[in-house]
Amino acid sequence: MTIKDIAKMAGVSVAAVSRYFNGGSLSDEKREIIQKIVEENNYVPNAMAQTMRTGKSGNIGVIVPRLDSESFAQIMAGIADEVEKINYTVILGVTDNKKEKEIYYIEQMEKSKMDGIILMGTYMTPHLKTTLEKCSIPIVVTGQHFKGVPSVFYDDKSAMYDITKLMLKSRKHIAFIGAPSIDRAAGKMRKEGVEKALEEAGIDKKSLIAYESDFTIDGGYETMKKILKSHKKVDGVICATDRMAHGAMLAIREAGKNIPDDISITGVGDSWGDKISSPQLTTVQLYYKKCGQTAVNLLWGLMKGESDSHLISKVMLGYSIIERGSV
Amino acid sequence: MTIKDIAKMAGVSVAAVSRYFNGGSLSDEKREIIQKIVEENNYVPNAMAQTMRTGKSGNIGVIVPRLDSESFAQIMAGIADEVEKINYTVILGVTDNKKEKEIYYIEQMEKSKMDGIILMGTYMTPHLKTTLEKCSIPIVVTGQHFKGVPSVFYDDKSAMYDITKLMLKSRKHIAFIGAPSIDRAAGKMRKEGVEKALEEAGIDKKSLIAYESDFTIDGGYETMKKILKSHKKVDGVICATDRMAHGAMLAIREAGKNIPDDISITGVGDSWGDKISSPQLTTVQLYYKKCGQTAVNLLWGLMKGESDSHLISKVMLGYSIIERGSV
DNA sequence: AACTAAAGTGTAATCGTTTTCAATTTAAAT
DNA sequence: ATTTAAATTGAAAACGATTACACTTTAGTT
Repeated sequence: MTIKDIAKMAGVSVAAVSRYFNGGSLSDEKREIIQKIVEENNYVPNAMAQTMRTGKSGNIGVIVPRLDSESFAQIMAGIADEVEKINYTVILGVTDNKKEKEIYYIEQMEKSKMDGIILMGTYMTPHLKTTLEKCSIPIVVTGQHFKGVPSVFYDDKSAMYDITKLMLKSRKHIAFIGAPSIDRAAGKMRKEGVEKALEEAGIDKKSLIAYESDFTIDGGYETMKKILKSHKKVDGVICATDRMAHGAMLAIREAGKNIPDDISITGVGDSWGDKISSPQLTTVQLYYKKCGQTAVNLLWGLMKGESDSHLISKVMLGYSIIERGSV
Repeated sequence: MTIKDIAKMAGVSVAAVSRYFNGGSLSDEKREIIQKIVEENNYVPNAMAQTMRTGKSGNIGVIVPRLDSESFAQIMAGIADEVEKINYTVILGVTDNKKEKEIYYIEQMEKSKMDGIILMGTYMTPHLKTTLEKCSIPIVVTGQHFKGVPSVFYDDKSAMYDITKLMLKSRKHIAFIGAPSIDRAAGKMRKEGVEKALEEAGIDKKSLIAYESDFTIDGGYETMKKILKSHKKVDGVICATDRMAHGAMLAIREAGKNIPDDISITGVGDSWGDKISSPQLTTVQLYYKKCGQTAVNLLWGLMKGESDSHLISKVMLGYSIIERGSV
C-alpha cells in the first residue's frame, strides 16, 4: 500500500495525498475523499521513504553507558516520555562505559540521520571534544556541564555543600567516599561541595579524609573498611552515591558500630534501596526523570533551530535533601 | 558523498560500488580501486536509502512497560549487548504499562520496517492476540509463555516451589503476597509453585493466606500490615517480588517482630537492595540479562528464517535460590 | 465584463541505494 | 581455432515518498 495506490483509489494525484499529510493547499472536497480512503485502508506513509526524501528521520539517538543503573534508567524513562510527546522515536546506543563506543555511536548516529542526540553520563576527553565539534546534528549532554555544549546537569556542588552542612550540625570528623575524579560532576564537583562546607565551618579541607571509589556497593564496603581501620575518630561519612553509602553501611554495621549513634552517613540519589535499609539513608534527591525530560525539550529547541546559535543553552536542575534516619 | 560520487572517482559504475559493499562478482582490480576511494573519503552508504531499497532496516524494536524497574533494565542490557553483536540497532518503545500503546507500537514498528520485535513483560488479551497474529515480522516475547508465540521465560513455578520448600523446612504457617493474577508468569505461576510445595507437604492449599499486591514497596508494606493484623500465627511470608518483600519487611519490623526469628520472608529477583537490607533477603535469582540475550538470539534465528515455521521455539531459563539471612 | 491575485492541482524530477538484465570479457574445453 | 560456459560489467528501473514548477480554477477588484 503506497501513496500511489491511495492516490489512484481516491482519484487524485500523489501530490494531493502528500499534501493531505504534510499540509499544503488542498480543497476540502479532496481532503475528505483522501481521508476516507486513507482510513479505510489504514494507510501510513512509509517512514523510510520520508526520511530518504526529507533527510529527517524522526529519530533521536540516546547514548548511555549502562541501563542497569537506577539513575540512567530513570533519565531514560524521562527521555522516553518526552520523546513520545513530540512524536519521535528513541534509538538506543549502550556504550558499556567504553569511550570508543561513545564516539562510534555519535558518528554512526550522525550518519544514519538522527535528528538529534542525547549523550548521557560521560566525561570529556580530547577525542570526544573533536567528535562533538565535528558533529553536524544537535547534541545535548546530561549530568555533566561541558563548555560549549548544551547540557542539563545537577547542582552537584551545592547539593553536597548542603548535605555536608547538615552532617556538620552533629558531627566533626568527616570522611568522604567519592567517585572517580575523572567524572567532573559526580567526582570533582561533589567533593568540592563537601570541602566548601568544611572550610566554612572552619575545618581545613586538607584534613578531610577522602577516598575515591567506584560507584559500587562493594567499592563502598571496602573503602569504609579501610577508613574504619585507620581513622578511628571518624563520626560522619559522606558518600558521593547511594550505592557506595550502602556498602559503607554494611561495613560499619559489621564493625559493630551503630548508625547514626556512632557514625552518621549520607548518600546521593534517593534510590529505592534507601527506604529499605535500616536505618533509612539520608540522601540528596536528584531529579533524574526531569533531567531526561528537560534534555529532550532542550534538544527539541535546538532541532527546530529555535535557539540562537551563539546562545549555548544550559539547564541546571535543583535537588532536595531527604532527611531520614542515618544522620 | 553518495555512491555516485564514489563511482565517478573510482571510474566505475555505481553497480560496482554497490557490489563492493554487498558482495557480487567484482574483479580484484576494481575492488582495490574502490576500496582506496572509499577509505580516502571515509564513505559509508546511506542507511535510509538501503532500507528503502531492501526493505530491511537493521533495526530491532523493543517494547517495554517501564525502564525504571531493575528487571526490565537488566533484560534491556542483555538485549543491547547482543543486538550490538549482530550489528543491529535497538529502537525503543516504552508503553508505560498501557495496553493500547503496546499494540500501537507493534503496528508502528511493523510499518517502519523493523526486522524484528521483542515484547517484554506483558499479559495476553484478545486484542494483543490478534495483533500478534496479524504481525508480519518476527516477534519474541520475554518473561511470559504465550501459546504459539516464540518466547523466553523463567521457570516461575519451579522456582517458587523450591523456595517454598526451603521455607517449609522451618516454618508452618505461610502467607503469600502475590502479583496481580492477570500476569500469568509473575502472578499465576508463582502462586501455583507455592501451592504445589504446600500440598506436597501435606498442607491444604486452600488454607494458604494469599493476597495480591502491586509490585511496589508500598504495596508489600500495606499488605503485610493486613496480614499481621488478621493472621497472628503466620511465621513465614513468601513474596512474588523483591520489592514487595522489602515493603513487607518494613511492616514486620515496625510491628516489633524479628526477621527471621519470629517471621521468615523471601522474595524473587535478586535486586541489589537484597544485599543491603538487614537481614539480607533470601530470594530467587532470575537470569534477566541472559533472558535479554537469549531473546535476541531467538529472534535472530527467526529473522534469518532459520527456524521451521511449524516449530515454534520456546526457551525456559533456569534460576538459583540465593539463601541469605531472612529465612 | 475584464483583469489580477490567490488557491488548487498534477507531472515529473529527485533522494541514495540495490538489482535485473543484457552485453561484454575472460577462461576452459574441444 | 572454435565453441561454450562462467565471470564481469554498466545502464536503467525500481523502492515510496516530497516538492518545484507550471498550469488551471476560483474569487476578488475595478
